[in-house]
Amino acid sequence: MFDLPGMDIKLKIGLRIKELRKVLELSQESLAYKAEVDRTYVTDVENGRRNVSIEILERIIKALDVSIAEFFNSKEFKK
Amino acid sequence: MFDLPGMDIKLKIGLRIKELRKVLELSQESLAYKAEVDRTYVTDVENGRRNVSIEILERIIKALDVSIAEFFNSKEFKK
DNA sequence: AAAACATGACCCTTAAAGTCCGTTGTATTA
DNA sequence: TAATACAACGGACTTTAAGGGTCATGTTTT
Repeated sequence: MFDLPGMDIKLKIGLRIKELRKVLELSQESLAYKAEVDRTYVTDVENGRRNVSIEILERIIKALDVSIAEFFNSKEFKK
Repeated sequence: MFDLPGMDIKLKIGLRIKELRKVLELSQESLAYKAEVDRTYVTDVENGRRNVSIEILERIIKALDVSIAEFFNSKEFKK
């Protein structure tokens, strides 16, 4: 959909999380539960409002059943 | 070198940064300057003592002249 | 041996990450 | 219309990331 090269990293990550979450047909709440983060936190991250730390992001990525490499192996993260 | 599957993400990132920094033959200090972070912060990140936020990590990765996808496209980040 | 340079390891603030309690909006379905 | 599920948003709170200071250590160069 949108993917300007200068797009905010937080937004790119949010969209990627949402994309992968939809594939698994998870709600934000159940993803939050799997990743052991707060329910409202997932909402914020998906909407690009949070500057996530790498440890929290790793938990979310794991909960999405992909590797970190796979997570970032997406058009918006290549240059 | 070492790469246990359960290795700490902070350490993996630190080693990857060091690896790429060596390729460019940069000192920690000049990398810090390029990424606009503190010199001692780069030291800490490389030694796995910092849980970096994605915005700071993005700056460091950019300073290493690789894309985010490339940065994570390394053995230790695949599963 | 002294200087210059690079890295590492503390310690201490403060700005921001992350949590937790709500409420609100919007569909969908009984 | 009410009930359910999900997502968005807000405010207050606690925890920690990020910045910066300083000293120590090692290596290289002069």
